[in-house]
Amino acid sequence: MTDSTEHTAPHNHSVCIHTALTTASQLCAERGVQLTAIRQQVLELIWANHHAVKAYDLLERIKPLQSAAKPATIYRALDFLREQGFIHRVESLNAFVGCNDLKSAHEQLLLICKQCENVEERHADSVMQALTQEFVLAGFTAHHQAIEIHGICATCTQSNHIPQLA
Amino acid sequence: MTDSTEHTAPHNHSVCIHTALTTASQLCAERGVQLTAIRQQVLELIWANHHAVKAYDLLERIKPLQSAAKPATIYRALDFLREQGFIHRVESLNAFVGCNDLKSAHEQLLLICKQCENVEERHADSVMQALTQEFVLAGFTAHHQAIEIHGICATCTQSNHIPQLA
DNA sequence: TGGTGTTTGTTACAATATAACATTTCAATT
DNA sequence: AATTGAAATGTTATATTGTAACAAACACCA
Repeated sequence: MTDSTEHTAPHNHSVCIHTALTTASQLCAERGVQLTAIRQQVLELIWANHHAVKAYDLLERIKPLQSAAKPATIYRALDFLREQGFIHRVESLNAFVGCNDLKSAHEQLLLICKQCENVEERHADSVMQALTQEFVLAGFTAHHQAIEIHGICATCTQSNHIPQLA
Repeated sequence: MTDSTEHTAPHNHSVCIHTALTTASQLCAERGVQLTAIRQQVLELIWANHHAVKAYDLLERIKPLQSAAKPATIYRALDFLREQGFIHRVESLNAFVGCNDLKSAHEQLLLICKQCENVEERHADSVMQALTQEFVLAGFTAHHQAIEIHGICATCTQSNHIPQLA
């Protein structure tokens, strides 16, 4: 499945979750870091769908599993998952989303649908190349970048044009 | 002055402030909206330098001028200035910076220096074209975009390489 | 000059995030 | 098994960022 709407179109999402968790687990083992229960649970909650999730929503959702959970519990897990590259922070939403390309260190471009709220991560090499050019022109050394586009995704655009069933 | 580091290199900043305020004033007149004292003062405070400014810093700084100022005072002014396109919100800093191209509706690319904290706005047509291409590929309709790059600006890179005077 | 929409004042609170220190866990050694 | 040292978590408190809701003041125009 490599079409242009792979993560916004209907799909078997349990595959997404499973892939994210097993890959994260492998990478942690390789790196000698611990994917503890809390960290794994937070990652799983983030992957519950393709929305960006707020920290305090995660806190509420993890409480049945971790009754002692406090804000620091969540933010620490989020820090860890970000350091490992397993999730992205969506700066313009103060929220977090699973990274769907754990193997490569691509800088991400996030397409955020206002309607269904799904966030699609894309790699857009041409955009990144143009950006690199721009950095050279500006004499700027880039360390980290956030590219967040808000709009309407392909799936929502299509469904908006399909007449409602009577 | 149109070199690649026009807003991070030393410059006569009073020109920046004056231009921003007079242009904003003109545009408000044209548009039939009010650039009230509070709004103008907030805009002026934002333009005090090329840093991104936090809302509560603005609040402290405006209090000598507006003793009744409260958070809502600042956020309302910021909302207005954003609607008019006079400032940008820097999503990754929860802060605000003056827009230096009020005439055109270009989407902005913000280069944020970690060292001097200056924010340089650039227009990078090639980046925007590549982005537009990407939207077509993804079937995505973009409404608003935040492109924020953190790193080290040209001026800081240069001064980092110049030996200190004894 | 009266009415209407805009702007501001004011109070309260919601939402997001971090600091600081105590305690526990757990794996790697002795 | 006991030791121990680093990592992870628990816990309390607080800092930071942002809104809601309603009242009062103001500006503009019929």
